[in-house]
Amino acid sequence: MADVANPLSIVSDLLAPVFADIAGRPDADPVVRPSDRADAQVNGALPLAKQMGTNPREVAQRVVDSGVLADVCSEVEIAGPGFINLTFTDTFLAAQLQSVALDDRLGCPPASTPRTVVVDYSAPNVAKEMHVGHLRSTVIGDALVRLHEFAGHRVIRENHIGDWGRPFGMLIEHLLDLGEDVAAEGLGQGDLDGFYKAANAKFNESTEFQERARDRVVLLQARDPETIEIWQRLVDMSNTYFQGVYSRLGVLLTDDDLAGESGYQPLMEGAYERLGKAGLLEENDGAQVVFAPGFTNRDNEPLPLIVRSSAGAFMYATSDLACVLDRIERLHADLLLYVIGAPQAQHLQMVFTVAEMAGWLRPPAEAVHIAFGSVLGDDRKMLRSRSGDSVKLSDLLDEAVERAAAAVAEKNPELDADTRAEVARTIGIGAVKYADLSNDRIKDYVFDWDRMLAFEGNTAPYLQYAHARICSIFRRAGADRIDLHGLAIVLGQPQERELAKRLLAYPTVVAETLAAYAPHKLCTYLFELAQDFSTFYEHCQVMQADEPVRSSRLALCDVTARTLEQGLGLLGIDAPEAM
RNA sequence: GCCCCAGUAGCUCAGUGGAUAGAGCAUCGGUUUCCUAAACCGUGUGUCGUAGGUUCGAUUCCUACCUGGGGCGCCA
Repeated sequence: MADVANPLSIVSDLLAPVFADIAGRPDADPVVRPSDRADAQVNGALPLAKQMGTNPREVAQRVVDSGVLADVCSEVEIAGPGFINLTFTDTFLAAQLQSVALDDRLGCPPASTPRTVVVDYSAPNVAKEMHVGHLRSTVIGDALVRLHEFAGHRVIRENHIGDWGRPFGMLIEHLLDLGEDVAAEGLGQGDLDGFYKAANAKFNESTEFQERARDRVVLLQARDPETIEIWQRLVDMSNTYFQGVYSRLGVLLTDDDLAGESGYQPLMEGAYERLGKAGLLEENDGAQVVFAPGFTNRDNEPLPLIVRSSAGAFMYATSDLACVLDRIERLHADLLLYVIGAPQAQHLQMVFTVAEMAGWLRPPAEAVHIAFGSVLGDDRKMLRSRSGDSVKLSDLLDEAVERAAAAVAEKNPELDADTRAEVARTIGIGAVKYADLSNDRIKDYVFDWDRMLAFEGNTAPYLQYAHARICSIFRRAGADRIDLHGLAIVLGQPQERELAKRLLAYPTVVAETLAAYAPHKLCTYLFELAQDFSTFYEHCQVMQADEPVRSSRLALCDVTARTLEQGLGLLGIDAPEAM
């Protein structure tokens, strides 16, 4: 899937037959890479010469002598032990960028083989507060959903909420004790932790309450209609709260995406039976387990995946296995993404392995754990509030918007109140999301208000500001954006060239971001793009320039703005036209 | 004890087997009759955790070790 516009891909395609000819085999890679010494460098002559036992510079010379780069390069130079440094012609870059400008997808090709992708993310617990752990899953999952949809895949969002299990006996009884109206008030206002803690405290203090709670769990599991009705109300109240948070966060999750634990209860018996038929079940200390090779416990003995406890209950592993079956057989998914914290790695690997052993999960279908690290405070420990509790996600978002509002009020007092409030929301929420997405997801990251909300450095506000500045130019020029798409591009100044090269790299970056499920790659790119634009903006006057440079620069601005907006959009971040 | 992840500039972080390892922040200095100065320009900054190995070439791949974090059967 070569990028249509990226000069590096084009050069690679041009050189591939030359390398194949010299090597005498079809798969010799030219190894074309970006270079800080030229526009690109070709490294493939070195390994090829090694294989052939000849001089790398001679191989490089043969590549250069082929002349296939004459149309696109103004300079082709052999350097060092056998590198080939390339300088593209301005007209080549300009022509490529002009074709990108006419493309709504900015050069990104749709996936050649669309897949059905299930993204499992967010997963808060009913009657429990959403906290920063849910932030990571929700924000990363949302970005992956948007990226895969953009690439042309069929995406199914699944919010695997915790709406089933032992705690629900006590939660239902507590709800009944409070009276539904009182409970609804507390839960509706988002005091989920208060509700849960009160129920838990009662459970620890009162044996009478414990008995009621246990009885209630039995009723719940028996699907007693009255109990189910109360349970459903509890779930609904929490969902209302979750949807409020999702709405403020600006993620795509809706009620339609709910796929709670409870939904998999009826499927577990079937999954369990099929494990038995596949001959995978073994009894171990009274429990039914599957031994997956390669997993050991602390005594270095085989570690079982317990699918039915000695008491006869199904486990979360059973639920996860039923879930794999459901996604593959009912939804016909061939890519299962689990956006779940890194500590779950072993559990998920065991589930995946067992699903493979059972023959449910097999190529081309694959399951991938999209693991992520923790959010840390400035003490480098898990982020906690002053009271030592986990930080409520809603409090976090409140503070983000408040801080952004203060900044906007200070920096641009001319904005009217409504616009200012909307801009503050966009900047505050964008800053929180970008701070999360811009770090390699597998690593922990330090949560720092001042840094994420700064208008300098690798932050959402800096990118949003760059976009807003461009939009300001269009307003001043009275330009209709659509008219800019076909304008001829001429590249004279070095800052224009750098910007053009950066813009042409966008499709490659999007592809790499998807391939590694790594949103931070796109973030890094967008930051570099914004920097290149700022440099261009300082050095190259747009409005005052004579034609055809003025039109060309307007077109450069237009493609830059569209790339920033689309790129941020793929991350779930809005780009205001003024701020 | 076993397994997983991380370790790169004072701080926060990028880095695709390629040449001299890069950004941002912070420091210091400069730029505004000019499209948003929320910006830009300049300025130093390194035992890429340690030691081996593979390779023409290793921050990148492999092995061992060190440090930090996490996980390791009937909760989810």
